[in-house]
Amino acid sequence: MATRREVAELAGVSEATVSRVMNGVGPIKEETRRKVAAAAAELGYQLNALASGFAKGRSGNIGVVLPHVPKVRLFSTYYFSEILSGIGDVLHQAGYGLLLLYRNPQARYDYVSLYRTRRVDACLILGASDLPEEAASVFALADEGLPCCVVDQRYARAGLPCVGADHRAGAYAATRYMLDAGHRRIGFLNGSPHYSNSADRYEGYRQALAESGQSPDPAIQFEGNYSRKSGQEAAGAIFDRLAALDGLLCANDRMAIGAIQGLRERGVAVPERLPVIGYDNSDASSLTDPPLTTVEVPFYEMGRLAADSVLARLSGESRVLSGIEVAEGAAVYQANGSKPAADDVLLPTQLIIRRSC
Amino acid sequence: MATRREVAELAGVSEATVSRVMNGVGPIKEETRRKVAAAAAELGYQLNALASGFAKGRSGNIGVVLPHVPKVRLFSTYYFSEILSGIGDVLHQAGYGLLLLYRNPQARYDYVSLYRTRRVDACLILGASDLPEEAASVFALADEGLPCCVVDQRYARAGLPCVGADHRAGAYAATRYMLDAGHRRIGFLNGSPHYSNSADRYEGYRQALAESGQSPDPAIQFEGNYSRKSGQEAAGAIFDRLAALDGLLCANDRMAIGAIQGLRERGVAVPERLPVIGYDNSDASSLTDPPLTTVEVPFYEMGRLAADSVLARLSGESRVLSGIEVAEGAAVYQANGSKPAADDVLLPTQLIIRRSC
DNA sequence: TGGCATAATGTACGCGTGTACATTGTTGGA
DNA sequence: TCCAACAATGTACACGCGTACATTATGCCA
Repeated sequence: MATRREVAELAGVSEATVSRVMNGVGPIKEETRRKVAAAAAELGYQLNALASGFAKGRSGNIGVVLPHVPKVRLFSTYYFSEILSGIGDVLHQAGYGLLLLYRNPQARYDYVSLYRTRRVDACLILGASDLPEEAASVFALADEGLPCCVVDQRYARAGLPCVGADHRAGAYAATRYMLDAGHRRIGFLNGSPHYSNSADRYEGYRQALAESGQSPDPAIQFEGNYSRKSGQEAAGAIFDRLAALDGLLCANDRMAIGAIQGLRERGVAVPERLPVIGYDNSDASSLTDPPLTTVEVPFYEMGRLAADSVLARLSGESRVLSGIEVAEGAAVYQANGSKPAADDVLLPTQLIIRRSC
Repeated sequence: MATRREVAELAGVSEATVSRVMNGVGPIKEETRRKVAAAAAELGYQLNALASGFAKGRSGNIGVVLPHVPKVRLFSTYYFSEILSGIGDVLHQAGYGLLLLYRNPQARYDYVSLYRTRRVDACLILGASDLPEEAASVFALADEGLPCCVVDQRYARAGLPCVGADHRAGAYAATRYMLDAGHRRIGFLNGSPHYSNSADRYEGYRQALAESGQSPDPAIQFEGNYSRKSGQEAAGAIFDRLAALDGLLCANDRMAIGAIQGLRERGVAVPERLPVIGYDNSDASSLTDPPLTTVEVPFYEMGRLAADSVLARLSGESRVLSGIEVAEGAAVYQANGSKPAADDVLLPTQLIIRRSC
């Protein structure tokens, strides 16, 4: 591999000039630029990213942290692959690398070391919850003032920007749609409340019920872990409460699909006996039988915005997007008190009506 | 961030000694080791991975290349997430980082630059095909003698190790199972033949038919792109040929699920009217209605082995595993002539019998 | 005790780049 | 013509670490 020095010699200039040409900095005579470019091309010279990063003290990589237990898929892969795609597109375009990092859920994770060792310049955190160890790990990041962004999880903590979606509004719209259709007793198959997105959906659900003079009935609320299997397993409990149910809201499509299958096995027809609404508008949702009424969430954009957020932070433009962001995040959370912070982005959701409800 | 020099001063030793302690190389007096460790702990010193990599000329990252078109999911995410998990586990344990790289399918991709710029020490290539541009890109790697491994795609080219599965045997077993059950006219919904795994499945299918005195009938062969939607779309063509069909083999579960849904929409009962067998044993396969008879493929292990392969190459143990590998890859391909190379690993597949056939 | 092998540590430099600062070339106006 | 301002380029060094080689300490045996 050719080095800068050889290029400089061949082009008859100093190494500094080569460096300036390669990085496009400083004033350079056009003729010099051409000479250097020609020499570089002739020698097949390319900037050594490692040395360059070392000299600048930056790795050029952004860490993307995923929860992971071997052989267990905790979340919908649709969810992550959409977000990852959005992140990947933005980072690639900006010339950054995407370093995939697996984290043990509910365990402490030493984000700070990743920065100290210069393995990453920033982190994007996916699938985080507010369980103590996880939150503490993330807060340590914020305390150090390191650039990062949490995706789809609000911590409402200074220095910890979050990009998410307005799940309260999404769940509200879904619940309201059922109520407006004349269904009264709406069950809710939610995910763990340790995810703020679960909590937000609950809030939307509660709010819609409140507007129709109801309060949530714990007896018709169920919990899964966002996997299809957990939905299918929940179908047992749901079936036991069937007499108390006119409809069912699920916190994601996979659980909805699992629940529908579980219910069908027990002879419950969807939507005839029990209308069901999913959440995510995953590609599966339009292909099931019946096609799922669901809530669309712009996960791809979520990934893009999260990446944009840390890149902006890295380039010093402290908060270029924040005008838009705050406007988008204007929804106010009434009940649980944890309003979105000023840093937060809340993307809009949209009810997609199909046949399951 | 503390530097090596500060640690050396605090511990009262030279920088070289600190380096030796941190890397565990060379003879070190136990007392010295303790002193250094204590100083490092006190200062919160951690090795700067960037500087260390620079000095060694290695980034410490392995590139994992995925095909990607924004907003389009080409393959089953199950497939990739399993393989990625296997890769991630192995790399993490070995102290390597996983650099996720997106490639434009069917386009040229400059792998070699990734190495030249020291962005990666090796590459794992997923979802590759033998389309000209893709193959040329990969062959350039082999020509340069750079460490890499292709996952689930055989190129039978020197210097290009592949880790895959014995899809010929998998498809053979599935087809044979149908034939043994008395079904004669077996349709095949395959993926693009530009993937060797598709071609291998076809070979297994052909072989099983041959043993029962048949040769493949092009009229009952269909092609999808491994997505659920493509399976659903293929259902139209399959329906048109229904009179000529006793059974249907699909090249992955997603297409099988899509096909079953498409068939159901047309009033075709599975398995009563048309038994269907899927492929992959994805987590969805046990949750569909009916549960899919399918072929299990150890994708997680595939990822692990691919990662093992490049790591072994990097540490100079040129071919430690090859004894095992060759044994596993001993299956001989009779028809298409492209036998697995000596480098190749072929993992075993297994027929999983459920209710769709 | 001397000498030697080996353990343990220190010295010195290279890795390839970015960039502050110094130097030289150029232009335009007085 | 001379000088200031600025463009263009060169010089020199730091970045933090690995490691070859030199040096010093230690233990063992005669």
